[in-house]
Amino acid sequence: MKILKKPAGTLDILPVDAIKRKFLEDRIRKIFDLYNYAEVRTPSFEKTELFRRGIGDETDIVSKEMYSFKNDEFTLKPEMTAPVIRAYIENSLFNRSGIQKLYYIANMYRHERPQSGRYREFTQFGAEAIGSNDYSIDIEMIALSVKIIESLNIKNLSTKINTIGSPDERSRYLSELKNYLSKYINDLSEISKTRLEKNPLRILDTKIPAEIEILESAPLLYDFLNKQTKEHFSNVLSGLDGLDIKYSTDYRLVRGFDYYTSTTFEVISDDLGAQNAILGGGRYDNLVEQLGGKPAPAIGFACGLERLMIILEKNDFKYPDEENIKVYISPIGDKAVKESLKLLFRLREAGIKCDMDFLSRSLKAQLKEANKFGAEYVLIIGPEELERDIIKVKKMDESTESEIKLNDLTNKPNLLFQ
RNA sequence: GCGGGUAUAGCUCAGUUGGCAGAGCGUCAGAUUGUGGCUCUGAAUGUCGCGGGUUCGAGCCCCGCUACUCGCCCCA
Repeated sequence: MKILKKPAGTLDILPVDAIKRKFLEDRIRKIFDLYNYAEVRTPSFEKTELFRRGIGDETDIVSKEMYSFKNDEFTLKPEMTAPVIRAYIENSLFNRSGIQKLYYIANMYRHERPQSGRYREFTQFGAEAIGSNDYSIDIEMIALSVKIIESLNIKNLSTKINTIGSPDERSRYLSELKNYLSKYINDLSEISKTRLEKNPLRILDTKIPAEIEILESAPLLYDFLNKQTKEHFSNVLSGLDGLDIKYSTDYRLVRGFDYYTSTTFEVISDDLGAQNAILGGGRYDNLVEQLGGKPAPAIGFACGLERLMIILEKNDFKYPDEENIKVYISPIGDKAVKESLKLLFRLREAGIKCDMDFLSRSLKAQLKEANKFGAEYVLIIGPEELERDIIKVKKMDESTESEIKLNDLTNKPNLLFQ
């Protein structure tokens, strides 16, 4: 019989990795909590329409990467901002406070070709702050995302920041950009040619050297932004300076979702391969309204957990060890097994992490197993011990043995550690 | 959707001009008849990814397929 394998681009998270993820998730939750962000969980799938309207029909994600089913009615979530905003509107969260600060850790699904740092099912953590247009929340959001990564002692990071203005401000610029690029139409790649019609802004982050050269003397989006947008941006930058957050501005930073307005940012790492973006985010002041809610400005970010883990691996990050078992019980013979089970559960009731042999193995094999588990004590129960109503207690690190009365231990399990 | 690379034991990988299928790690057993780690000795485990072709003979050469992987596009 042929064995079945997991779908391409998915991961089996075995104990050795699950421990690492648990550590990271705990660390991340702690920081979100410290910043007074509250957790939100949404369904694994949503109406397809939500992503069409939220992310944009022309984006790569919506046009070709979604896992959709039931006649395209539903889609596994490819990103979290649209669902969070949907939940915000649907549950009238705006009635609770002027600003909602929410965070999530959840799995996302995108049907792309898998490669290093890119999976079809992957984990993102991120935050959304909904309701404020103030530059101060931009600063908190960017600082928060940077601080989470910094808390893991990651080096070789760079934070890039840009502002892309509102759709109104952009439209004037886009026609100028189109005019300019049209002159070079024959030097543009096929992709850029189509983008020129559908989404000219995306041409800005091309990686083709020849196109970058053409863009050198292209009109600058920044010059088309109105005074408030520029002021907002400079306030964000000086606020980050005040918090000693290192960044560089990058006018070519435009992000792949249609909903972004004003501030955008991204953190990249040299330790990732081709997928060098570990974290991305920005302001999306029109999305709430676009999804049918009472207009509310918002800003958020998302970070890839798997990419974070790749970086940590490259940095030889030392994850804390898991807690070893305290006690391992070694029964010899049938009668001893029953006695051992009773004792095992008694110890657990007392909150002592413990295990026993379930394979009727030789004492030698059992001690080997206990050693592997890092057990502090091994309790040996065999015919001789049962005869005398005692248990042999072996302290592993000292290789010393003592005896203890079975009754005493049952009454006071913590006697072991005194 | 488009390119490159790889596929041999549970894991990491050797395998020469085509000539008996290998190592390290891990597992198990023994040295120690009821005592772990360290050491020594021994053992088990293979559809050499799948299908075809060439050949006296294929893990090795040729063709096709599949899977995995890296990259392009895009993104976390």
